[in-house]
Amino acid sequence: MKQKLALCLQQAVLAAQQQGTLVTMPPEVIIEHPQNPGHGDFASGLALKLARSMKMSPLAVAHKISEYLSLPPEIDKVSVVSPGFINFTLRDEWLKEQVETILNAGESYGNLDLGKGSLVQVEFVSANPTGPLHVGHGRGAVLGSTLTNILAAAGYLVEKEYYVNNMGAQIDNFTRSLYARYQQCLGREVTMPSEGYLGNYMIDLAQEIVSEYGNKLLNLPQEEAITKISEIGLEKMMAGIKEDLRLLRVDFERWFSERSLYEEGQYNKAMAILQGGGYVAKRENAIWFESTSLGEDKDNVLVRSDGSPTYFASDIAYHYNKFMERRFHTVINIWGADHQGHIPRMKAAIRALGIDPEQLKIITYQLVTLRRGEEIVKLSKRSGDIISLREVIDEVGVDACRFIFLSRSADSQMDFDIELAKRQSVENPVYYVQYAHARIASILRLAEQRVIDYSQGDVSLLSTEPELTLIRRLILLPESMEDIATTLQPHYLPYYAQDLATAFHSFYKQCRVISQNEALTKARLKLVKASQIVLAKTLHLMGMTAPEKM
RNA sequence: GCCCCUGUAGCUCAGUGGAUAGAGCACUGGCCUCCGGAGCCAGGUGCAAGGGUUCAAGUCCCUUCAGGGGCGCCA
Repeated sequence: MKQKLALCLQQAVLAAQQQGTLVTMPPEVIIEHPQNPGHGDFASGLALKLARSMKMSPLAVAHKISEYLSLPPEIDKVSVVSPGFINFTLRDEWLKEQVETILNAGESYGNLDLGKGSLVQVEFVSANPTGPLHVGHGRGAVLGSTLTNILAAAGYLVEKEYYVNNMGAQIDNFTRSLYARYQQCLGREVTMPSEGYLGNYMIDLAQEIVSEYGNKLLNLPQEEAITKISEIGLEKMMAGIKEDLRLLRVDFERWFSERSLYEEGQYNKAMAILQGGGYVAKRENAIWFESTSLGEDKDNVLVRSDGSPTYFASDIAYHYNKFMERRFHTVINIWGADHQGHIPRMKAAIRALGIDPEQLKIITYQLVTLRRGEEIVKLSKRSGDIISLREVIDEVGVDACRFIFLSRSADSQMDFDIELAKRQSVENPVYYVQYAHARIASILRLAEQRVIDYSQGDVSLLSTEPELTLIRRLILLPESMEDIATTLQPHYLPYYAQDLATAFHSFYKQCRVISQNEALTKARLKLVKASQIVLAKTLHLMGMTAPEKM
């Protein structure tokens, strides 16, 4: 609709030009929603922009443009208002028909063809399997899963992936820590590695291994024992992470192993390309990626002086695989703000591989501070004292967790106060929205009990202000989805859900649905059903449940 | 020191260069013969500070202040 109106305005200006009444063209026509409903459904400040170069008053320009406007059938009227806005109001009849449109579309209402089937990979969470997930990972998980829901509904072929970092210094550290704990469990006096993982979960993990394997691993040669224990530990850690994510309703098409990049040759191939491009140099016994030649402020190590590749080298190989082997058109990585410094060198590496850096989109989200009232809970895995994501989910509930994570923009830091989240469980926006859905379900149940067949309901009877306001809200869903798919910022969705719920509650209060008036009852039941479809869709996009009863 | 993010109502946060800056929580009043009162309606205070660009700035640019993150042969 916005595009349609923008086009109309453009054509009007063009027509005016041909008649010689207007001369310049604006760079682009922006259509917005006026905040004041009295100003109609859409508005454009086009005339204000043109006025200066026209040497005319904005109002005069607006009037001139409106003279040449040929309106689409959806629009009822156009008005020109001081200081020069052109406002459009939707036709009531068209609005009412949208109820039928929604009913016919059902769950697919709002789906778009923006992506035209292009392949998009979204990689998120990807936490090291060296400890349980914490709330920060939860934020990334919810962000990623919601975004992928929307991209899929917007016509992209989306693949969700978790990158498993199963090698490198932190994994060695994890392994040594676990081996030490394992030996301690069996009564040996060994000390933990200096920078080791000190959390209690490591002791639990060691005990679990003891109960399954006894002291069998103790009798192996140390190197063999460490390899074995690493394998067992990582597998158990990953199983826990998968379970946490499942509870949060986050799933992945693929769990991609970092190690496989070395076993299956992507690492060698990617390095060969960098070498061929002349981006690689050996210095101080290490191998460097010369990102400075691509405008970076410093070079980065690919292979350490001890011969082991860095995380950065792995990541280059990984992206080689994503783009060159798996042919994703767009790759979206969702990272915590602590990885922000990794972005420029990754972009540089992508360019060195011969890929357009625009195809790699990186979303960073600011870190989460977990607190319980006034008390701040630190999230460091290594120091040990953490509250896991699972504990938070158990305490607060999945729906509330998801909603809270979603309703802040990724750019802003967030305090997650467990006490507050729980307290709000009774009276907060999460339940406000779900309550609207339960209420709708209840009305529809009653209609069913009374055997009211509203399939022939006449939507043209929906004419009061609350009904039309509700419809206006309903039809904003596709536009919201488009905005989110374009900006990759899903935090608008919970706000939309609240506005929709408000419009419904208000309608419910003012308009009796099931009444003596049979025709009106059927028409309103159609509207109620359409509201259910849109509300449920919104909740499902957010990964939340749409309860029939509460 | 350099780079990134943030600063909006008492609190938690929205706000695509446009018209009177919004929502939830908290606080105060109303509203249940009838479909779910976990609801509806009403009530007020605010864009960190200072410059600039623009017909128009919470939004763009610069400076200062404050908070968070980064600047590893960690990931």
